[in-house]
Amino acid sequence: MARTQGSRAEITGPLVRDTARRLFARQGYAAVSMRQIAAAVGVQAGALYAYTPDKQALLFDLLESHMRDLLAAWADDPAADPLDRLQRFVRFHIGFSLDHSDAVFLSYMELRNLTPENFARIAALRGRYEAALETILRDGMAAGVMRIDDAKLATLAMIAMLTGVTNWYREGGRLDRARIGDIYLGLARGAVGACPDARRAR
Amino acid sequence: MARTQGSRAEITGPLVRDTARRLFARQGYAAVSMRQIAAAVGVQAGALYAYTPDKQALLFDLLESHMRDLLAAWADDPAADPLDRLQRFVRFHIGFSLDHSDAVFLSYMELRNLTPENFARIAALRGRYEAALETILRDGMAAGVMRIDDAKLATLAMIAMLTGVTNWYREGGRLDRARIGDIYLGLARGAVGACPDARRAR
DNA sequence: GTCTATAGGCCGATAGAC
DNA sequence: GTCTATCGGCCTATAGAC
Repeated sequence: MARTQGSRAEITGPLVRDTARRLFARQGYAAVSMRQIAAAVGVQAGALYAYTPDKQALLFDLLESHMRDLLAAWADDPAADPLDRLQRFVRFHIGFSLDHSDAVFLSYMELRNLTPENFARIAALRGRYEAALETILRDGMAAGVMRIDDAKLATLAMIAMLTGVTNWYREGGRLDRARIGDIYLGLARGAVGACPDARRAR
Repeated sequence: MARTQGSRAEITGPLVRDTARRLFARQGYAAVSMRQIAAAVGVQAGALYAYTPDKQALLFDLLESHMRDLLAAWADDPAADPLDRLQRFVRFHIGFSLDHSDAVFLSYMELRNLTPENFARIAALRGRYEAALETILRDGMAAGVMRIDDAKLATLAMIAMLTGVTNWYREGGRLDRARIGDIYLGLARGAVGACPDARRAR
């Protein structure tokens, strides 16, 4: 891992973030030392402080950029059929979560290690994402294609259900991603009262 | 917090566990020091080692006893209507999770801080609990009152959905526990294809 | 069972050379 | 931008007195 002296910010910068994300997700923020990150990157510990003012800022940057990436990646079409929008959301959320499982895990586990101000900023971003799904559900109710007791709870319940895929999914397992998407779409449709029967009948 | 010398194992033993559970859940296992636990209990750090051989064993004991309590608290009636059993499970799982939210949080967040052997033991206990729900779903399918693409995934999805309540529930919030149970029961029934329409038609 | 004291070690962060 | 060296501090766990 030793490296000769020299400037390689273009490489090291992203590498520090990628390494920190992976290690934080695997062992937890508090359990990972700056020395450990540095060793995995291939620099000495002091060099990390050229890329982050401190460890807390490194965690916050990882969480914030993840939430911004997530929000930027989701594009809804408010004019489309709510059931089609739900289908797109389910597939998107599962796919994005599996593609960024370390960041997803971090975003759930390490909120408690943020300062109150940093926590509030991440929570606000999460709220915007939840609102994206809640809008679909409310539009579906208004269109009469979904039956939901409480749109807010249904939103939280569905996101928890979908994100749970990251807890057990393993590449090369029994089911591929497309099949998993199909199965979860069936669960999601049923949960919001758009089960196959109701769908055929509309 | 200072305490005069003396033996009070009956008090201190449970207090160490309760304190460790609360602090681990709030800050994370790695972020909590033995000194911190000791201070909250009201003893010196060295005294903790009369109750646990080391910090890792303390974490494992908390997780294992939680899983055993959970399994012991759930009693199914295999002869009853699968939809009634599902209803009981949903209410039980939400209620137990909210009553033991620190332990539930620990059981999800700190598995990675267990040794491989300890992890395997907790995973086995969790598997037994998942099997309890999966049995209900399979019985429901066999009885023709549930329609499910994949019972294993439906089990994992539902547990994730129900456990998610612990992420946002606050005492004295907009909804009381009974109402939350009703709402989640509706979501759960729909997800397994036992939505109101199908139910009336059976 | 609890205390005090301490061993041996790793921590985050900074200073100054190159 | 990265290195080496280091400060001051906190860590887990143990030893021995009471």
